[in-house]
Amino acid sequence: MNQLASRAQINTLNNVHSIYRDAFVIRSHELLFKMGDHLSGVYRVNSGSVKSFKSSESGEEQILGFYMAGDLFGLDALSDGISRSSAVVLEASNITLLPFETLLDRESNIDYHSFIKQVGIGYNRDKDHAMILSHCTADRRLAWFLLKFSDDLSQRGYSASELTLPMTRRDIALYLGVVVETLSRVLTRFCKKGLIRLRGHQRSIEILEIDTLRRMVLSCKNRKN
Amino acid sequence: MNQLASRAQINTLNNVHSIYRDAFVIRSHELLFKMGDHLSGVYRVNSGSVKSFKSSESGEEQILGFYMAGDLFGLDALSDGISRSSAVVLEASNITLLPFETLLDRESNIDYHSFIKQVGIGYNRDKDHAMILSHCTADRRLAWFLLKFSDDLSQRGYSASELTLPMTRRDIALYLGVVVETLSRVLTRFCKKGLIRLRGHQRSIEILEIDTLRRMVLSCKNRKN
DNA sequence: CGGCTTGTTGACAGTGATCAATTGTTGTGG
DNA sequence: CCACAACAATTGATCACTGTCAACAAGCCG
Repeated sequence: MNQLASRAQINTLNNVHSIYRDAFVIRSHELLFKMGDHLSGVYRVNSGSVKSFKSSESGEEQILGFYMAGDLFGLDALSDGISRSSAVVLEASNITLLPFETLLDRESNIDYHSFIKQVGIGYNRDKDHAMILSHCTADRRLAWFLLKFSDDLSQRGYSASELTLPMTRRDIALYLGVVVETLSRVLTRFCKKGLIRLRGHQRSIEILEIDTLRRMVLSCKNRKN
Repeated sequence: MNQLASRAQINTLNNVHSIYRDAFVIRSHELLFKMGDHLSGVYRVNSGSVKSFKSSESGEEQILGFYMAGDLFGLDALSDGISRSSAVVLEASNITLLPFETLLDRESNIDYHSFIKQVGIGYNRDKDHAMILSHCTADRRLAWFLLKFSDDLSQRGYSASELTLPMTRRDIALYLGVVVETLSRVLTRFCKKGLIRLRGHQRSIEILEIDTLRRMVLSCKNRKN
């Protein structure tokens, strides 16, 4: 692909509402970059949310991660500049591009410590994701997801029990490695058990029994509960 | 945990055969570091192989990755110096420790480009791992594993069809998110189909039909084949 | 040789995928 | 503003894959 594809693309798209320096405001559902694109740097979410995914030639889509304020993404391209994944914004978002040259230039005044630290945080999150995917029941996967999202929100100063999901059921299902139908069933099951409450028939979920969810994730092989 | 835990530990253990600079030769099955340890840097495999894993309080073990010559590991600790995973060597191995100070010190003569690049490579590999874990059949998981291992070997100048696995069935199974029994069954199934051959009743596998394996990984939902 | 770990195989049950149908939600144009 | 279409989400019935439990074979090392 072309050099600076993503940057050039963004600049020419009509979805850019404001630009100053390397911060962009992107509208919902817009594609930031796609598999195979040559990225000119690493991205950071300032506000809003982004999903990262791969799609195989057979059309299957696989969600690799969701990113919120403060998160880095596009790290797939660190090795050779070419992204292995695509990224779209889930809601109106503010994104910053950190050019590779700046990251690698010793003369630049970038904070290596915090950059490396952020990379490490992303790394750990992905490992947790892999852990959950590898051998957990659908119930455990969803419990983990809800807790993770809750933690992410509370770390950013929002309520830990009132979740407003920016992504669709399908996105969550693909992220957790189950099909939508299964996810839907588990959600209603959680509702009936009183663990959560689906509010306003929409994408807002209230966590009622966070400790039970925690136990579900931690407990060894207690399928029941 | 203590500062420099892993380094100090290594120096005092009897499993160190030779030390010069930061390169260690470690015997098989020895623990390099464990969950919660404070690492003083990132590790690199010079020769041999290493596995990285987590164990939950319930005793379940989860294999996060295998590392061969040239690979970095211990990246879990990039964020705050504390490792989220344990690491053991699978065979006699030569390991280098790259201290954080060196990595972050601009005055040091370290090659940031290659370091960042290596981090990116590890990142991509983990993403592939997560992809396979999320919704693939056991057959596809094993096919992917065999291909990945084959690629790793051929990139290092070894035969792409003669695999000598340094890890147990259990390790592979936990890495792929299935139980040993399932892995065993798939292996014999692959044998009967003529895709692979188990040589010498041991941990050496010969790949006979690599293209069929490739198709298994790529193909959409062809469970049969 | 005998204990111990690793690996294989069988029978059965359970979880989740698939297929199909229905309802709810969003968004666009008349 | 409503109507219709497209999409998102839920629910049910069925079946296949894989986990579980159990037994057994095969290396490994004392």
